Amino acid sequence: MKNGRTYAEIIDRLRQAGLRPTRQRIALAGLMYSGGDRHLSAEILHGEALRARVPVSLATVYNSLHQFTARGLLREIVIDGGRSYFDTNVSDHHHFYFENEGRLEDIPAEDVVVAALPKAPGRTRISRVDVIVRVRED
Amino acid sequence: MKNGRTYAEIIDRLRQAGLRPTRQRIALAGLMYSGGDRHLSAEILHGEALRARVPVSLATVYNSLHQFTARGLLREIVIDGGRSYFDTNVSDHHHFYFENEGRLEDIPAEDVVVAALPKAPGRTRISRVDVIVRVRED
DNA sequence: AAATTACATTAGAAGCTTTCTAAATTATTG
DNA sequence: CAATAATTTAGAAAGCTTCTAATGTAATTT
Ligand SMILES: [Mn+2]
Ligand SMILES: [Mn+2]
Ligand SMILES: [Zn+2]
Ligand SMILES: [Zn+2]
Repeated sequence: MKNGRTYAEIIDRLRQAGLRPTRQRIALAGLMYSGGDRHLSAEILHGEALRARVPVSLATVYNSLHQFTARGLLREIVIDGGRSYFDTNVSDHHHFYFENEGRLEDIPAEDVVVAALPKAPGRTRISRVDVIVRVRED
Repeated sequence: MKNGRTYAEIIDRLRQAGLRPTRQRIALAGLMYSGGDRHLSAEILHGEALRARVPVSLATVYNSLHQFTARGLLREIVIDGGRSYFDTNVSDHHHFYFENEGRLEDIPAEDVVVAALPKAPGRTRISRVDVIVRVRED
């Protein structure tokens, strides 16, 4: 089911993505891909790394998150409050955003049907369609 | 067509929203609602105000944008880069986001058909559904 | 396996947008 | 006009992200 859980698998994934499998990247990838699909902030991942006794700087966490995103291993989502979330689920899907908690939750692609879309203007092309269902407990 | 363009109309709108029509709010509202639907950042609106010889502090621009948003006169959109945009179009519609330029453009509500949505989890209710069509020039 | 080269990590500073603070000003009410 | 409540403001502070340039590590070459 889950990909890239073992040490060797993680190293493979990094190499395939053109990233040197450094101690820090291996540890971060290991944490990211443990425990299902996640929506991680840099701060959270950094905290988890330190707790797991992997001393890594916040700068490296940011570097790694962006490199993983550029290589399609993560997807970046910015909702609110100037904080980025990095989604370990890079397949086609959408999101609930809990306004009270500031938390994201996946919506499976098949639960949202976008039946019509305008065509991309000018010489642009659609790179992604994000559907964010904002919910609150009032 | 456009609402709240004249001085008296703007004052009325502010009063109806429960906001004292101060020199600064009147000027900001006047700028915001001139020239059709807009997606404004605080910085841009502040710049326009200064250019129009309305000395107003950036703090007041932020205060006003948030007050207008809380009263339904604006809608806040956060896409990327930790910068908020305030949309003068508060009717039901969606957005193109030009990834190259960092610019938003309206999509009329009828051009996007969301034919199915999951129900809101737990005791939450849907407060808004945002569809963002990200486009890029290659 | 040492040397070389290219790439990665780091601490701390800096950047940028947004919010806060508390003092001064202005609008409204009586 | 006086009293009161709301608003504005400069500047500081906060919060997240990026940059810098020095140091460290992985990969490649000899
Ligand atoms: Mn980013
Ligand atoms: Mn805001
Ligand atoms: Zn997700
Ligand atoms: Zn809009």
